[in-house]
Amino acid sequence: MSNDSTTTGKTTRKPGKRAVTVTDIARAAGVSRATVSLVLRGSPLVGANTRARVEAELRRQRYVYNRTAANLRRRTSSSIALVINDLSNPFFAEFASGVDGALGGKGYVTLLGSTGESPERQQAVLATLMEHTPSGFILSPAEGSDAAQLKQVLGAHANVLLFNRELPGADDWDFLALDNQQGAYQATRHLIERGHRDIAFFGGHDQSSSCHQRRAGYRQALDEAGIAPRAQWLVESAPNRVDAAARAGDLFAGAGHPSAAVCYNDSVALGLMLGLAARGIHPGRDFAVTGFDDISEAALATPSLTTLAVDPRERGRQAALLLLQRLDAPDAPALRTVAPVRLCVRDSSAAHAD
Amino acid sequence: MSNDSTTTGKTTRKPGKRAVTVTDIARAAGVSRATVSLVLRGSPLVGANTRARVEAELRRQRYVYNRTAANLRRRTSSSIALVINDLSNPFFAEFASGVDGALGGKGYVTLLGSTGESPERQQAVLATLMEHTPSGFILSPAEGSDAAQLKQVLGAHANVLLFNRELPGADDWDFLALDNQQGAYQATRHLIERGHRDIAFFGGHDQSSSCHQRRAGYRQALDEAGIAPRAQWLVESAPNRVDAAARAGDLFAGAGHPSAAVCYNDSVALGLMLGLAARGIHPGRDFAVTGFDDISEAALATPSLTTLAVDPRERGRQAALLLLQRLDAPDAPALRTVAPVRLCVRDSSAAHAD
DNA sequence: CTGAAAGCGCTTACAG
DNA sequence: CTGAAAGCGCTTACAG
Repeated sequence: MSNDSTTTGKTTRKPGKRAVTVTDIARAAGVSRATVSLVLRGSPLVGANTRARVEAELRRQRYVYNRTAANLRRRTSSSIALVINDLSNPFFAEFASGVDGALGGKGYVTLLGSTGESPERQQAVLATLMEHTPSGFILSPAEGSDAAQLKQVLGAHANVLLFNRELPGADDWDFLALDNQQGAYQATRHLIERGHRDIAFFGGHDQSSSCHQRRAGYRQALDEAGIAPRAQWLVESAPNRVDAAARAGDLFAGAGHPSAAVCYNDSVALGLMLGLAARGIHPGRDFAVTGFDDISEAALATPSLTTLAVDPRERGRQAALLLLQRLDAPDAPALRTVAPVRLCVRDSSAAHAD
Repeated sequence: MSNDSTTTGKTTRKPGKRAVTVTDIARAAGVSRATVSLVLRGSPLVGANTRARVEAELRRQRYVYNRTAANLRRRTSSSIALVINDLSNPFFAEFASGVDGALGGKGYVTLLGSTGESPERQQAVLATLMEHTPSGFILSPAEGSDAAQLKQVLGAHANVLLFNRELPGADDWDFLALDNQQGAYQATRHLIERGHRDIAFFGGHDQSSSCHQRRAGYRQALDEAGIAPRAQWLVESAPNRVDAAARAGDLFAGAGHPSAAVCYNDSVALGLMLGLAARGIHPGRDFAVTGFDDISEAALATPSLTTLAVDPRERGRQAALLLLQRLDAPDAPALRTVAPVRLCVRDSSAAHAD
């Protein structure tokens, strides 16, 4: 909360070159500062004549509006904090791009914070951002975030939109989720329609909410088709390519092999395909695979990966609009929005059951 | 410059719930606001006793420092604007992540702006950001940016670090470049060492500065090896996969075929590989290919792509530090920094000349 | 239609 | 070591 001078950057404006202010304009135009302010804010109270004189002076002196000063006086804010767990992940980068585009269009500026999946860094980043008095927060929480700690730093009353990750104890904040269950359901249905009945769910950590939901969608599709799930075909892995490749063998450990796998996400699916290839199994021909996310590699992989597109840029736009809506109605009940996902059928799921 | 109320978001703080201020703390602790301020700023002038009392009160009331107010009074700023031409490009997303990480560590907050490669949007975004009085700008200019226009909106005196793209007329601003020429030189040398002499330069638009520089590196390596460049083996394309794939045939239009190609970037290289495969030519076996950037697909592609890694996250860190350096020495001459790139040899360049 | 005055939340000489 | 006063650049009732 206090200003620790060892870690706080501060830059003094170049001395002698003070910015032009309303006072300068007022003096030069022969009016009061109040009148200049009214002109700036487009008030109809100012006479056309006076207005023209002031506007000419604003241009002449290249006046730049100091919105931070105005915000202070008006007790308003024109910024939104966007806090992202991993900006180097293209999914979140696209999301951020969508958020910023939408906010910019509404006159808000985006304060960026990246947490690198560290709850500690996240606390620090949020504390810093708070000092800049944003109107609200769009937060894709770092893994292992604690709702109580977040509320401690943000204040219980803050305008917060959570994205992507379920956060127990934070259900008084708005939440924008992907339809994980429906997505996995679609993928599983798709495989069933191709004749598969021995279908694994591969990858992810079950304690993560998204994995949990995707597994639920998978189970639902099996249920509907009257297929009994097999516990040994629920394989966990870290949500990345390397670990997924290493665990491909787990699918073939017991008696009876699956002929298809619904994967937790694209990275896992790509890893599984590598692992399959290493065992002489051709994904897309001998074995059907689906992913989740539609990362850019998905369409390029060999075979190209059937997956679920989540349109992260559009999600960003949506998140921005939801938060702005919240700002207009701070006391409305918390909103839970589930964004649809879209099945993209490609070659990796072309294998038929034999 | 003026506050156009139709496009400007403004959020009033929830009425009744005004934030705790130094005045509240001062009153409760029985000291003056000045003393509270001194405590906040860690001044040694305050007695241990008084300090403890004030600090207790700060905690009790959950005081949040209002840095924007402090910045106004001190005539300082603790924000840096980061303006990116295309945030959905993983290269720039990684860059942004590096910038934000480094700035955060130095107590600055990042104001994000994305321009979507539109010079018009760029002007608007910069104008908005200016109103928030950032200490400086890190700008990856949109294609077709005009230095004079940028100076108009930023003011000639602004602290600006340009990244990635040469901008004629802006050489009084700092510039962080990639070593395009050296990179292409390395790639070309690598192919020559594998026995190739018939090497094309494929893709990109020659008018872009990066393409120009990469071609220069390519030419330099040919020169040194005593190989005469052939005009028909300089093939232009849009810097993306689709157009590159479509133009693959151009390499084989004339008499005599190249056995290798140095590509403008990875997307182009991946496109070329697709185009080659479509003609029955196996990249990596029948034909050697190199890219530039080391995007995440590069290592995954079949064959994996030999390319030049530019480490965008580290470039971001570097850009942040360079800008902070500039803030400390506003009158130092403009700095031109060229960041090294690193050759990553993979399978796509394994083909030997026959 | 325009101006004088007060004030947003903070900091900084200046007294004491 | 602490406090009273002025002021950063803006806006907003309130007079006139």
